[in-house]
Amino acid sequence: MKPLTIGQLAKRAGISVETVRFYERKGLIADPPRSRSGYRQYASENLDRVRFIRRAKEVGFTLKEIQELLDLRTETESQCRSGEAAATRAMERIDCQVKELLSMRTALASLLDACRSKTAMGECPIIEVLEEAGENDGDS
Amino acid sequence: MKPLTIGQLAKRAGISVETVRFYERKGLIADPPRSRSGYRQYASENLDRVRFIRRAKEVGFTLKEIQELLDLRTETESQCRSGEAAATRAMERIDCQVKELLSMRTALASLLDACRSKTAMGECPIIEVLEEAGENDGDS
DNA sequence: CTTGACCCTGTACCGTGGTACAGGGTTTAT
DNA sequence: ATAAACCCTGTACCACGGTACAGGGTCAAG
Repeated sequence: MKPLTIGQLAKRAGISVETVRFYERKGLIADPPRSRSGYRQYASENLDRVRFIRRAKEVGFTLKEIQELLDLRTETESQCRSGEAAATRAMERIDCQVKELLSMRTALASLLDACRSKTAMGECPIIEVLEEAGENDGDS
Repeated sequence: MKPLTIGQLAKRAGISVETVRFYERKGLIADPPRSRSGYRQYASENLDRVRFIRRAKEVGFTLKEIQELLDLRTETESQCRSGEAAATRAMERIDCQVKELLSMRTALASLLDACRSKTAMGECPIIEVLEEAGENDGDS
């Protein structure tokens, strides 16, 4: 139960020392007590909190959303609806990004297809297509 | 055939004046000739080039990759293989991002599922799961 | 008692793709 | 001739999530 140094905390949580201090600056973790010499002293709650952050990040929450989730943790009342709302937002964001990426993917696939099925020598179809696609764009 | 001002170019290409200057700074478009009073004077090649950039961006190329594609355009030799390689890289990047997002999505979906199917009062399952998932992480 | 590994603060910087002034000069239309 | 609408340069700033010093102090081992 002896307190952890920042290096030990970082290692056990799987992030870097710099990142721990970054989270502290951002208010995601509280300023811990210090030793006489000014070293940060972390208890296991802090470790839990940092791991919470890491896992939430892996699942796709932004730091802002994680901040909200952490705030909810202490409120104890109707957290579920708010947590659900945050998760729903995160999922919508992800769906939106996926959709965009997939439409890019489709466009790229057809470029590659043109490239591979070309027999005649000449310009690269990829470049040609990007050059010539609908000139009618930002016109007034 | 009279030269376009930066504002006209931007409008016809569908981007902002600031962005045109930004592309110039980044070397994506050349410094154009100037009028006696210092105004940029663009010919239609420049318009083509800016549209090329815009379309390539829509398809998911980064500005760096677009730079490469633009360089290829003038090389005239074996561009196709390089263009194909760039497109392939872009597609791999996209696939990788999609894969990551989908795995986040899956994780989020199961959190939401837990949240909705809970009957007993208690902590929010979302928060609980993030708190307790595999404590064995960055340990040495 | 010194060396190396750790810790501290503060600040600047990275990449990505721009946006937003400030503080001017010019062109166009009325 | 004057005002709106445009152009110029240069610089700073935005979000995002950190990373990288510089220039110190501290602690444990040998």
